[in-house]
Amino acid sequence: MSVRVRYAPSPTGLQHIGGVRTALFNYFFARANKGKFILRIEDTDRERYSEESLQDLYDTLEWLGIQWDEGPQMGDYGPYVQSQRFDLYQKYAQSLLDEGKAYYCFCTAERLDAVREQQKISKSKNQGYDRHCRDMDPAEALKRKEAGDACVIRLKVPLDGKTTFHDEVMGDISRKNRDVSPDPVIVKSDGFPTYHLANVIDDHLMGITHIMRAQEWIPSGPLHVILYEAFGWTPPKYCHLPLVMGKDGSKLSKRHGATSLKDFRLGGYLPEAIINYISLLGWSFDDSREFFTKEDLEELFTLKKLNKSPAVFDYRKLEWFNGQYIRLKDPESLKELLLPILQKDGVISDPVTEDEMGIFNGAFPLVRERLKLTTQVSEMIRFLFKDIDSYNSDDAIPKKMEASQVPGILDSCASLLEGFEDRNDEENEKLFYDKSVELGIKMGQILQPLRVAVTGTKISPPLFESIRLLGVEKAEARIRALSEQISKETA
RNA sequence: GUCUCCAUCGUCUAGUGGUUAGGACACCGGGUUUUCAUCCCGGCAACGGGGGUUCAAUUCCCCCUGGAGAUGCCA
Repeated sequence: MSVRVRYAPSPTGLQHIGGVRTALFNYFFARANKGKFILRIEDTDRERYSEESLQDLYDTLEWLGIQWDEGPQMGDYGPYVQSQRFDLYQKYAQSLLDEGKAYYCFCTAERLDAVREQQKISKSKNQGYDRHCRDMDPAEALKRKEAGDACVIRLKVPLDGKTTFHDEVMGDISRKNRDVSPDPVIVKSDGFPTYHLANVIDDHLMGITHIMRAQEWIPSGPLHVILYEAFGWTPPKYCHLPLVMGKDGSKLSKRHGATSLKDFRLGGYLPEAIINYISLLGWSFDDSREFFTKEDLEELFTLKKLNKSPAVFDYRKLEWFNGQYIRLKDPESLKELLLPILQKDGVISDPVTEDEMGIFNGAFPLVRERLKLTTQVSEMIRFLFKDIDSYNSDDAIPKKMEASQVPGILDSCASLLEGFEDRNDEENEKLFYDKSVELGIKMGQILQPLRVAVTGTKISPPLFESIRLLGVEKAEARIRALSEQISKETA
């Protein structure tokens, strides 16, 4: 039987790193096995549903370059949006009702809260629903329902026995039925199914062969198996993926830093880096290789190399990967990524002028090997396009030197700029070196104030290159300006 | 509280009944470099504890400890 797997997110928030990892693994597994990757929208939570989340899901998958074989727009097992399958769930829930495997429950939220509260205080062994309505006469229940009493449908979980399922990663997992969630709601009072019901029905009807999802679902595994059995169906294979954690070891969340794919997308990360890094969270290939393109993974991915234990999300390693991929990217497409960022940050104009493009092209090779995030490009080369508003003169004063000495150094450097463009870097370097000898200071002490003057910061692309790109005239003006500023400050 | 799952450097991980326990990020040091970065070289650093099984356990079993997840008319 050929592999059919699905990613089934609920559009109730932005796509999360953890969700993306699940999507990726399902996708890779499908591709590696020449199977089908299905996208299903689990929008049964009408309260939290948002159009924006749905759009974010599509944006995310598109950005990552993940195509699904079946989903909302195409496929023979549709509809692939749960809200459009409403009647189907009704039908199956009814069949459970008819067979006495489910029942109507009229308990109010208030009563449920009170029960839970009580259980908490008394530290009761039984947690959760107290099965208050389980033994109500079905005829009476129906009558109440028809009279308009608000109700939900609950599954009758067997009181005895135990339920076991096999997990491809974890092995056998079993749970006593009395420890399974006590008679969970399968149809809500608004008529929509809960995750448990919808997911089981859809996975079965859509011919899903493997359920790959995060380990947080393990506890409800037995419940789902009970549901499959109630319908007389065979459950698919299970494969629970290790959780993605934050630095402190709890499930990754906003307080650990960026978690939505959108944050990373806007934050200057490349999809190549994200895909590569995320794939290494709970999965590995061998003892040394860790660079993988999407295409590699589509071929190499295997369940056998999945890990059992949770993985901590390491932002720094992701950044490192990102830097690597920036350097790996072919120059033209990297430029196409960088230009809009510079425009957005107001560094260059939109459309970009020929002059700006010339400067950018000159700065590009310098900036390319310095970026970890594409968004860093603006601060890195802003000085080439924009005037420097104000200097932090402390930056310009080298160690072991008095501020009052600096203007003199700057001024003598300014005069060295004459003919700068006609000389190569070595010749210029020699010139500055000779000057430093003349002044009795180190080369670094001469270059630091100069760098600050020209670029506005201590950290910059190579100085001579920067001067060349900026233009000698402007560079000289900046040097004089800084010199003046420091003179004033020390006066 | 109850249930379930997990446990190799700080982090991601490889690995085996007998290995100098390997790689990567981070960190530290050195080299290259006018700064930063890149790049190169080197270093630091791990089998949670206790019992078994065995000639031999990091590896197999049990207990403990630690961590996580679940315990919703959310998924």
